[in-house]
Amino acid sequence: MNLEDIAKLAGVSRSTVSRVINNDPRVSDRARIRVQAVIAEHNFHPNAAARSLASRRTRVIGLVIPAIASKIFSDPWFPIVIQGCMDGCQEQDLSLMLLMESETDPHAANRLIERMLRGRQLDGVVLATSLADTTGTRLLQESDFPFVVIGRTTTIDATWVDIDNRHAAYLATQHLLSHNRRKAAMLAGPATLVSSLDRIDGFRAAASDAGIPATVHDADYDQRRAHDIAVSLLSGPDAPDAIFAASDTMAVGVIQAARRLGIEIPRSLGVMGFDDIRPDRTAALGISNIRQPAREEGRRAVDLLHARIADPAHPHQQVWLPTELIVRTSCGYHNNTEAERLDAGVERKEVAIGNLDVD
Amino acid sequence: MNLEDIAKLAGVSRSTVSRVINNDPRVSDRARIRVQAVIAEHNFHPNAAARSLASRRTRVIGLVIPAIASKIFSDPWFPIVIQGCMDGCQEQDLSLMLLMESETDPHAANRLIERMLRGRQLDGVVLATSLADTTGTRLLQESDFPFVVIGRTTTIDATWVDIDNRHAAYLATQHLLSHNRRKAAMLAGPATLVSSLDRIDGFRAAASDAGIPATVHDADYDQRRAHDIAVSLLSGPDAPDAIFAASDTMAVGVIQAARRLGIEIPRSLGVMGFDDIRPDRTAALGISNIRQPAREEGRRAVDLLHARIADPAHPHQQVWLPTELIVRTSCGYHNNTEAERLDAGVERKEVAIGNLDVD
DNA sequence: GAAATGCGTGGGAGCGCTCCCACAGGAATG
DNA sequence: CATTCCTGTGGGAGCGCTCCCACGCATTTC
Repeated sequence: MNLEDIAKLAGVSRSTVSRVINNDPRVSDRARIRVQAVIAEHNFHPNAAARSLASRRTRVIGLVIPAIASKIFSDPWFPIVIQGCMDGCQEQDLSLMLLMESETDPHAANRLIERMLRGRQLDGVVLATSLADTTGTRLLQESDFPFVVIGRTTTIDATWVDIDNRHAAYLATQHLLSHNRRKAAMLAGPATLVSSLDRIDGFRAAASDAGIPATVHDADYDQRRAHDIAVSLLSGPDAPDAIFAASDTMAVGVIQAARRLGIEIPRSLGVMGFDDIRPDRTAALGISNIRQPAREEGRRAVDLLHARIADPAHPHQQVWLPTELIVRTSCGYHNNTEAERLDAGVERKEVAIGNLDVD
Repeated sequence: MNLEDIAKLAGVSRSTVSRVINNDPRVSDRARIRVQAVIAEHNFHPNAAARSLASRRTRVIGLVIPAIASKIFSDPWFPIVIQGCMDGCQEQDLSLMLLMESETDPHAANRLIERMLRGRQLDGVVLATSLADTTGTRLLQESDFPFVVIGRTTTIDATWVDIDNRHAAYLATQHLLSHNRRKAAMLAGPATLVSSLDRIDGFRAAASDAGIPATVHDADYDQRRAHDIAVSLLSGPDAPDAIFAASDTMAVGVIQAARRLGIEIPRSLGVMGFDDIRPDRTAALGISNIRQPAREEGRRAVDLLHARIADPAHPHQQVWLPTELIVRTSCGYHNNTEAERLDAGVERKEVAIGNLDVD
């Protein structure tokens, strides 16, 4: 069953059927209705391969998941971004293909992308995270292949969507330090991610502005590593009394460590998280943190990509998405004036009353 | 740049180039080497659309995520299955497309699948979870479209891969009840999933064989709901002293509830989980549970699908994957003899020493 | 009333492959 | 020496669309 068959049954030409399918306005109502009836009756769907061969468009986009993210894959952030991308695809009538770097061969993904790209299997790709090292991205850049990055790019001009990690981390740290803390530490994500560097940047700036000594430690988005580092920090000399974890997963590790050492939160230690991906969980734990719109990030990335595919000459767009400072109890029991002070530049603020509870 | 161009540059015909690309043995070494050199030099990749138009094969498969699973999407099980599917695709040189039911329109996925299917955009699909209601599956069944289900099917003959949920739940319950418990309760997943029903089945059978009264409650794989149900069960009259949660997420909810009510685990309450997706977390919590090979499930599903696409006439295959009973401390402090007794039919057993700790 | 404009339609060419058949030329066979 | 076979190769047809040009006919314009 193909266009020609439908055409014959509807008493029109192949071209007219094609026009009906592609919503070309230059079709009479009479013909359109007849063709649509035949299509519906036979449940006809045009052959995708033939369409893309002729039109040089596949209506398929790829979501590239770097090896580092595949490690984070079980982290809550990632699946939600995927879901957001799917939302976007559904809206734009696109299909989403998953491309993942293999853990063993770091170049496999590049080869894969190149094959997809040159084989015209994809109209464009969304890069799930922005890497500080852009050698992989350069390939896309040079080949004029439409792509969008989730996370700002630092070394190349590109279209991307991001949250203001630096500013968010600044506000988070400011809140964390608002309860007379003496010494701050940060558990950061890997330095290969731009977002990690931005958060570190914001943390350092806020600590410095507050005149409080601060150290940064790479915990690699890993709960256990965060736990171990926190234990060694908290049981060592000159222990910090404020810890900023760059993800909720790591914040949980810190809380675990504090419990084990019998350190009281928030009295003797303030803890700040980042992500708020599962509000019910973080709320139960009472972790103050930054909420980022993961699903929206995915959705917007697809939107931007779709626009870019339609008009590749259009100048690059950059989209900042808002975050929210979520004030709970892990940094100290708040009062309203303080909360109001923190409100500047923050989208929304949520207050959970109750003790620091553990899940 | 296409086959013809490569052919001209290599001094052969389009057919020969095609043979080289498709590893056809009927090519002389001389010609093969020359063609491969030209292909490599120009970094040529054949056009996917043209290939699939001519060959009626796309080398793309779909992963269908039912609406109910999209809710579970942030649950650790799901991303790992996806990763397993990607592994399989990488091995078989396939591409993976993600299809998700929309939360608002339950029929959207069926329409999507149908479009993919009739539009020949996909060679086959993996259904991420087996639903008790197979109306959606029937569509695939009737159209001879290759598909594989993760989770056994009850009403139709199909190719699937699954763990023995019933048996695993039986063993889990047996272990849970091995410390002189009087009354058991189960927090189950939604009854729309075959796996939920199987686990309930195994639980009921084990409790009945042990002569212990048992109740089942639908907690919908939701931590908070599990928490609430557990609170109401444990604070009510004739409270259970053994709770089997059909997922670790729900088990965490139960532990939360017990802590809140000041009920001691495992002394006054035994808790059993299911999944062991993040061993570091469950180990820290000391939750005994069943480990299921999520990644392997995805990988095998793709393997089976690939075989099925190659030979659609082949009779349906069913694959059981092994699970492991992980004995920790949430059901009671074990001794070796007991652990050995439980060993029958269980693949592996892991013992975590230590107190019940909270993450 | 002739020319210009518009809309709706049909059909050819072509997208870049695969598959099949034809055929050349050397090796094996009678 | 003629016939069969086998191996490697080339080219035509066709996959099912889109895109473009051409054409018929009704309507508008001078």
